[in-house]
Amino acid sequence: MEDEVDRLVAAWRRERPDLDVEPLEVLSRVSRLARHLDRARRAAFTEHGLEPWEFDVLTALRRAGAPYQLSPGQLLTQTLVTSGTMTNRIDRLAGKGLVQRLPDPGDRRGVLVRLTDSGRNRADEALAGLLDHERALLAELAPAQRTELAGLLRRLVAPFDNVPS
Amino acid sequence: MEDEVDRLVAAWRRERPDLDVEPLEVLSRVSRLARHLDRARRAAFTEHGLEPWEFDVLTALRRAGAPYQLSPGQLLTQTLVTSGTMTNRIDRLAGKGLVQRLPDPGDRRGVLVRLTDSGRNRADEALAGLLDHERALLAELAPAQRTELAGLLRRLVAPFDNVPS
DNA sequence: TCGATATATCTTGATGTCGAGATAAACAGG
DNA sequence: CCTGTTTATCTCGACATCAAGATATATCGA
Repeated sequence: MEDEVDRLVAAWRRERPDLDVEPLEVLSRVSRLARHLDRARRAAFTEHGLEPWEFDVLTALRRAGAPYQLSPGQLLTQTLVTSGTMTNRIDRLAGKGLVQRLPDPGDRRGVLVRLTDSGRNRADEALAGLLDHERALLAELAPAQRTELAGLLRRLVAPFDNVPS
Repeated sequence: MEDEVDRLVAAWRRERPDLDVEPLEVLSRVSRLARHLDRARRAAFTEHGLEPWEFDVLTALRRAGAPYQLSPGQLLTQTLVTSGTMTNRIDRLAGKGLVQRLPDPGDRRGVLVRLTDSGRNRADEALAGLLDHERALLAELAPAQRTELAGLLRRLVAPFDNVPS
């Protein structure tokens, strides 16, 4: 099946035959797929009354395990947003009663963000729903192909995740 | 090499051993990689004085071939943004002299957005720079693996690109 | 211990995006 | 032709994000 990137690459080869546009075959697909996924996720979350950014923060805390708390700094590295954004997110989640801010006993500059019971339940429900939707998207591929794909993607992401860029 | 998604998946398996989180191996990597790519692209474009959104619009017009013009609606489907966003983008690009709006001779509701010479040059320069950066990222993979990866991604994106969702 | 530097978080202002609705022209059926 | 519906674009207000800078605390070396 053809996709928009096939058309895009064909157009470049026609307009700029002098350029090697092969990188777009992979990277434009990654960007476009991510954009589609964002939309699909937004739709999947509306039934749980959550925004994607809320889900990202709540699940990061949920994954941390009891007592479900992380510093804003740890949340930054997991969600790839800036510190100003995270401050804002925590404010709003705290306003909705899904998390609370606690002083870090070991560092007076620091803060700990803790999931409330309500926040934890919302995260658990939304995660199950999201996984159902995502499994449906991936049904396109055989299990071995999903593993293959995950492995190739890991090699591209790892350099970003392992240098403190 | 391990990445952040390996840690994320391991955490879920510990916290929610009842759930099948395999979809995240692929889809979380796609989202995170896209986010890293956005940042890398922003950096690559600063040397050409372009924002990523400007690049997206200018190159869509450039790819269209002479006379380098498309309707706002065609630009929407290529860039995956809303109509309000596109109006705004065209306004700003026109203000910088990179595109111009022309009435569509065949449909008086419509508009054609045309690349100026200046806009065309900027698009061409930035594209070459971007491809260099992207080739470096993909050097991680052997040529056959890049092809493999592109093919697997196509199968996931194609359903989105081929239904008018 | 002191001073310089690094770290953690928050504040602020600018900006880009979205969603919903407005406008205007095209089209289809009777 | 009308009339209702669809299509193409634009307007507007709300909102999330970012970048840069501010503040407070921690840490390290002399």
